[in-house]
Amino acid sequence: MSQTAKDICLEDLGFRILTLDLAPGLLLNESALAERYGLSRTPLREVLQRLAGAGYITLEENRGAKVASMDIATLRTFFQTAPMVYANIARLAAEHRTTAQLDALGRAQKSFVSAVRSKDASAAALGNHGFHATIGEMAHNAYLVAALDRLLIDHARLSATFYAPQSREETALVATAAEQHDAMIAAIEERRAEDVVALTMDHWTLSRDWLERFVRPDPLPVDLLPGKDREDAV
Amino acid sequence: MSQTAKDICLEDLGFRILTLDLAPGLLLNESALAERYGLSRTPLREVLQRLAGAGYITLEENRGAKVASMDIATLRTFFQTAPMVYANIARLAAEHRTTAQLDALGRAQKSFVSAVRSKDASAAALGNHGFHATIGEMAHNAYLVAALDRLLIDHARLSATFYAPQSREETALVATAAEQHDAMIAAIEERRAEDVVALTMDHWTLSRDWLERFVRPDPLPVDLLPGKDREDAV
DNA sequence: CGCGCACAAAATGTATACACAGAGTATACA
DNA sequence: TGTATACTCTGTGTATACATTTTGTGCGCG
Repeated sequence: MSQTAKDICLEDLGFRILTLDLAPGLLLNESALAERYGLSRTPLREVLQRLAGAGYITLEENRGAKVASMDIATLRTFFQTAPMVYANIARLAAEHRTTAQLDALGRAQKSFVSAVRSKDASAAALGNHGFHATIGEMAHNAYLVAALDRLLIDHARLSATFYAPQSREETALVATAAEQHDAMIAAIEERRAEDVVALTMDHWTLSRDWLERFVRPDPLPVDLLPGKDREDAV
Repeated sequence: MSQTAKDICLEDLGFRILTLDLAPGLLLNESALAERYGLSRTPLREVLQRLAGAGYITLEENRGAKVASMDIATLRTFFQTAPMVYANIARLAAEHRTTAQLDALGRAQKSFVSAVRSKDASAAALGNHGFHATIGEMAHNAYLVAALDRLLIDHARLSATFYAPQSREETALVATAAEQHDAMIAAIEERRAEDVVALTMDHWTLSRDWLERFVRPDPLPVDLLPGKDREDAV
């Protein structure tokens, strides 16, 4: 039952990728990781294979493991695909949830909220990830969950700054997200499928609007720099 | 460029799973497979990890690898999910296809048709799988493709008998499927997204109707056996 | 006869040593 | 000085030996 070194390695690498501690595109060194986690290279390579299978990293023949990239094409695809998958997963979760899973969802939300309260951005991002992954389990649909899990990886990484709110307004957004979670739990418990879908779409809209602001931030004022510096700017 | 023993092993195991040569639920023995493919256990285990990541098999700690099962719950989920994913993939493929991918699709269709003509059921099933996997590549959406690939595995396994048509009527169905492929190629080439979606749904309906007939075959006549044998039947 | 425990056999998990490929660098030659 | 080539070095890929876990079997006991 206790976690082996291999389990810890798998979990920790996943955590560090989700929280951007390991940046997209970063090359991973087998020997270094093996030593860090107290494993030999053989089991470590199995961990990497699993991470690759789940979409956390990519493997290239004779060229090692790279943290999955997040280029512009990935972002486009993410925004295109997420709402559809999230909505369908939400409906299925309402229909198929078990009591045990509902308990797990409550616990996930609890740890999310406490992480937000203690202003631990990484823990909050991971808590949010766990919350939505639990809803995925409820959906009981291995096909869609494969898509969902990959979406949640990129969602977590995109949200990295979301849970370290700077302004009063941003703090309010995080609080709203947490309230939406509670509403979703209630709707799932009562199997109100349409409500869960609607709440999920609201939740998505909140997240998307914030992410778009992050991806495409307000442009800097145009004519602020003196003319002579302009040439450096290209 | 040439295929290593590992590549051959990966490909062949995938092939044998798709064609039901390795039955769902079957336990795989590492040593036996390693010897069969001329590998040591280390690279063979990596092959298994990859197959597990792609959804072909499942791995359980200290209990080896099992070919992914196809129980009643899996079937339900399959019929529930496939049309949505197929339709979305079709639309994206029409929008994003490149010329090179279009060529690949033509080649896939060609090898599918020739397999059908030579009455090689396994090759036909694999050819059909390759055709739809190629459309998946066109969609250029890693999230949905993860779901698609898993659906295509089960679709191929469900269709195992489809491409060994027994009756005149079944032969006609296979011919219709091939014609639908051609129509899909044309519509994808001309980027007629809505048409591709419609054709895909027709294709799905054809497949689904046949599969349902297979899953729920015509019941045997009820009162055919003499009374005295009935007790053995239970 | 049924149940349980202990031992044996077989399969999976891990460590280590070695083989091989790729990237970078230095050197020789044009 | 630029380029090509050979060499070295780093890191991945593979094989084998060993450890651990699981499972099957047989014996003894209730």
